[in-house]
Amino acid sequence: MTDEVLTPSSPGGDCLPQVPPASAGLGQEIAATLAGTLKALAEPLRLRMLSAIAVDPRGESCVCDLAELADVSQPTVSHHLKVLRTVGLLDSERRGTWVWY
Amino acid sequence: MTDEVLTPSSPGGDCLPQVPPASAGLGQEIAATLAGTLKALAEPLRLRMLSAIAVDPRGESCVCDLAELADVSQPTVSHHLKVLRTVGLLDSERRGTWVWY
DNA sequence: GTTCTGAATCGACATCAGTCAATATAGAAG
DNA sequence: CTTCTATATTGACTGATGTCGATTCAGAAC
Repeated sequence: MTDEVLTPSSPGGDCLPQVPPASAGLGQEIAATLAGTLKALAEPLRLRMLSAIAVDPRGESCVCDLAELADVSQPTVSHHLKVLRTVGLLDSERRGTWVWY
Repeated sequence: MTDEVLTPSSPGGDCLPQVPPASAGLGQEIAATLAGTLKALAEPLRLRMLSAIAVDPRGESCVCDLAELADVSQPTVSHHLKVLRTVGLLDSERRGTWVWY
């Protein structure tokens, strides 16, 4: 392999990794956790759902309201809500026939 | 404004969409744009790349440094950096043989 | 010029994620 | 109990995305 062939004579600064890997920003686990939450947010309809719930004067929205944000099927709405629930961004409660988020 | 149709005849409150669609949180376009940026962020390796660049004492990192964050192939590293460049999260500059971000 | 190294692009593959139709479940109403 | 409405789950399909090997491009060194 290349032993001392690191050419320490370059103009703009060489590419010598003087950054200790241990102190380098995010660790793998934290990055994976963060990416999981971001992935749940990285969907237009899910962002609009969260926004709709946030601005709802009742402080919550039922599924039938959220379903009107886009013309997708009811199972799709339910799927997106489940994703947001799974990562802990939403909580649901059933009151009678309707489910509120 | 809400009319006077606030349904005083229900246990927990009915599901009548008295929220005007016009004022409902994020619009479709804004949500799509936001989702695009979030999607670029929603990847562990990309998060670690951004973090590594942010904490680099030189204020930037070259591709060869970022490639050491994970044991993926060089084309994969290049691909992830392109994604971050495309959404405007990173800028690149070539100085001699190396490319700095 | 040739050769070497760092980085980007191309092409193909496998996995993942969003969508739907069909079905199942929960509760209210008759 | 039966029926109706609102929501969740299942299964399948399709398009998007991460990954790699092979190739190409850019610049430096010879």
